Amino acid sequence: MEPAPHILVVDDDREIRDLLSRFLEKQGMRVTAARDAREARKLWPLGRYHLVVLDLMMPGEPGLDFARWLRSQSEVPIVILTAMGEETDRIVGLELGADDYVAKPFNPRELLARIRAVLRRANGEGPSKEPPAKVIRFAGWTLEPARRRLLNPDGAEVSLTGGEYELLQVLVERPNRVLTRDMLMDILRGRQAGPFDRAIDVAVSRLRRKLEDDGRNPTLIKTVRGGGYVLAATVERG
Amino acid sequence: MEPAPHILVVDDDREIRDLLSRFLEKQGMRVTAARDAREARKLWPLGRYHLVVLDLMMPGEPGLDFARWLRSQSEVPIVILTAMGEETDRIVGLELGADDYVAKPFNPRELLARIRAVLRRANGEGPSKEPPAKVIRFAGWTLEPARRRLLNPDGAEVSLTGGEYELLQVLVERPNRVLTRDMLMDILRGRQAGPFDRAIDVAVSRLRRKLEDDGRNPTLIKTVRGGGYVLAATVERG
DNA sequence: CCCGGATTGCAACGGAGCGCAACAGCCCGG
DNA sequence: CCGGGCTGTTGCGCTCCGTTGCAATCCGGG
Repeated sequence: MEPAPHILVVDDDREIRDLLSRFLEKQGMRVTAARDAREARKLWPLGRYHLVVLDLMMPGEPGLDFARWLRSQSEVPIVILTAMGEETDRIVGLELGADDYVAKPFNPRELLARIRAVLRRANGEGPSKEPPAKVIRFAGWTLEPARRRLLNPDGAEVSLTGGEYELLQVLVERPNRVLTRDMLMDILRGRQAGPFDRAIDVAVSRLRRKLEDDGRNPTLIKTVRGGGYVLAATVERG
Repeated sequence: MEPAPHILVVDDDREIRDLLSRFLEKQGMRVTAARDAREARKLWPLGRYHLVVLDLMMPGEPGLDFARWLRSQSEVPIVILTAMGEETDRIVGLELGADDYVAKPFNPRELLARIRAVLRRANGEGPSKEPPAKVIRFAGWTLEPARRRLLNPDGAEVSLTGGEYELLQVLVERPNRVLTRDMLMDILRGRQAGPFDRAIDVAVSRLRRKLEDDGRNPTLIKTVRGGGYVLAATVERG
């Protein structure tokens, strides 16, 4: 077993700091929290952190500047928290070498999963050493995880609801695989699908409309009768 | 005939181990069960397993660590069992390269279907590590697995239903080989064909029409009286 | 060559699965 | 408390595909 990873959480929101401290510690990690960039700068030399969770939207010094400073000091992995709808240029913080990003409001479990994934990459253990894709292209469409948005083949933004985005993301992560309603229900809602549950069908239907995919004769999200759904497209990451 | 697949089931729940052993054995598979990762590690070198069914939520060593170890040892396909809402493990599990995923509580028939699908994929790709063909051509027709669609010799898309597509794919993967109704039924529906079962005949009939192949005098999908069906064409992969 | 059972082709039918419009409940910010 | 956006539920129509029935074809025996 490896030593417990030490995480530095930088967020001005006390609730989030507490939540993350409790949650991550329960998962066997050590957590130190800072309320802003100034405090984080002071804490930095005092500990050997394995990873920094950084909220970009903070009073005082912009999180982005702190991230840049951090990068100049060390190779420590950074996971960025962003609020939805923040300015473009802020999220370009990825260019700066952040290792992953999670949109607020976030699911702690998801953040944990991403933290683990980043740590594993950093340790060189994991099979997936590529950084998270900045854009994901399929059948002319472009998904930008950093901004949680979808661009149509003309490059225009198509606004997705949270649920639609998540569904699409799940599909795009496993193209050409049949995903059962059970799997989708579990992944997207964390609950079990009842036998007459049509929630997934309706969600797919709504997503198809945004993707201009005719449900009666779909080309992108195909139906597998009695099985589930498949994204029928080649997905390209970059 | 291929040898009976040997499955290693790793789950701490005795009921599930027993259920799966009985069920999968009735389906003609060999099953070995382990109650935890430690036991599984010991069993691993003693058998040649074709697939591992792994519960991630186990006391002792986390299933995830075992999966990682397994991956470092071999390319054996892994099907993961997870409890509902264990988002973390699921995401990481998929990143690790698990081949499929079934949510608990699961339907044994569904698990069986997934196991078969994974085994088929693993066998199809075989030891030759060639990437799956992007297009498959036969007698002027083109099958595009990535998009799950069929193009006629003029290059126009012919819309197939899910069942038609699956049938065609099976035929194309085994050209010039007689496929019995039993085999087709097993592969396509995961069940056995009754003695008066005409489902396959009708499915072939429907597919022939889409392929413009006259059933009374077929040139593409030939009938072998008392035997089954053959795709009579040279198949070209690229 | 003719007959009859076996086998297959396929049209027609119907149950089950699915698409999706419409409705309703929920959440959240004002 | 209201209003708007989001998502689950419901209902109806359509599609898919298994079943059934009958005609066509095959084939061995007389």
